[in-house]
Amino acid sequence: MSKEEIVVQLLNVFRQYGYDGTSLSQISQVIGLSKASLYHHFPGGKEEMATAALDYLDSWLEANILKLLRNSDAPPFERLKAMLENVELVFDQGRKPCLWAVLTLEGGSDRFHTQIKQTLSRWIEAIAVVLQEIGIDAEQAKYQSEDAIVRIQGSLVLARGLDNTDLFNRTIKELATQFLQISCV
Amino acid sequence: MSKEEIVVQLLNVFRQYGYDGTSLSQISQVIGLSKASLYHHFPGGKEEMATAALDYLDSWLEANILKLLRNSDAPPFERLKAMLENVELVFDQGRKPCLWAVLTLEGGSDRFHTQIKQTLSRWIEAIAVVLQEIGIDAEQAKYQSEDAIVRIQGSLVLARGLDNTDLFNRTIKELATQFLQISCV
DNA sequence: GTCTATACTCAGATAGAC
DNA sequence: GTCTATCTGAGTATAGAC
Repeated sequence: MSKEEIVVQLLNVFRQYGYDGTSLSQISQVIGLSKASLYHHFPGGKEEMATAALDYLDSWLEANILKLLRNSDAPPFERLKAMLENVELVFDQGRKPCLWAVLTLEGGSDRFHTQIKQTLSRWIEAIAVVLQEIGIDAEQAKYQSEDAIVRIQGSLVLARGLDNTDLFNRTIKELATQFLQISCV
Repeated sequence: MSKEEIVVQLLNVFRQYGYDGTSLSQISQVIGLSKASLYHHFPGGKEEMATAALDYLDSWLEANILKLLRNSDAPPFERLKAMLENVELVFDQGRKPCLWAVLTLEGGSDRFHTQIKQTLSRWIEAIAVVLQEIGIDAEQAKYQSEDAIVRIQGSLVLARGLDNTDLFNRTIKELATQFLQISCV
């Protein structure tokens, strides 16, 4: 199993059970390596494992979201739509929670807080830039961008709380519709 | 300190640090009682403490939200507005997270899952009923009700993730505006 | 790089005096 | 009802062989 595959597994475990809720024994089982082997790959222990998952998500965001949004070859609406498609994928149609949300809500210490804050901000900012291209003024673009992330996050919370992935999928569709309407003004 | 005051403290600790992230020593410090004394009040241990917090929230929802929504003396919009005011209060203007969301996202076991699901469902249903009174058809009322909770939950996640309570407060205001528009059709 | 074995700390939980 | 003292297990982490 490659390092990247290991990190993907870490991501999946942490976002399902949270940081405190995930034990090294559990990780050891999922990955199929002894605890000692895990420490070979991640000398910093559990904290480094979670950081690796967050770093992986950062690069995922860059490659699968931010890059698309900045691609000025495609029209703004198409870029936003492409983003939503990748959002659907990464959250497995609402079946898998968001690591950022999970770690944020746990947030006893602010071990991961700074990084998550930056990442979320970059995402929001990138959407806002696209909305401005459509012709929305800066403040409104910021608000609408934040609102989109709010709805994604909220629907992921409820998808889990209500065992209802429809709600997530409907939210994504509504966002697409909303972006389309904005684009046609 | 009365039993109710203790439970309120439990609620606040659990929603700040999560279930797994909260230790009995920590609880002991916050409440000002030894661990043994805590077991006197909650023989079922930590799990019973969290259940007590959830039960308290259930009764809070009944008294401060559902009761208002059902009060047919007031016009529908006023009831929805009153709900939003209490939502602002209970989440301390976005400074305090939602215990339902925290426990849901942690959700290793489904110890609390069933109860949370029921509670959230009751809330959504109660809003939907009010929206139907306004004249919205059943399906749309359900969707719009879910959307309101989605936005509340999402803005609470981001309020924490971005250290930005403005976002929560703006969301509440937007919901009020939206309810008002619906009421005036 | 992977393992077994082990150290050490802190978690949740109990016993029993007052 | 509250405490001090203690138990037991699980948690993170390390040592050292292969």
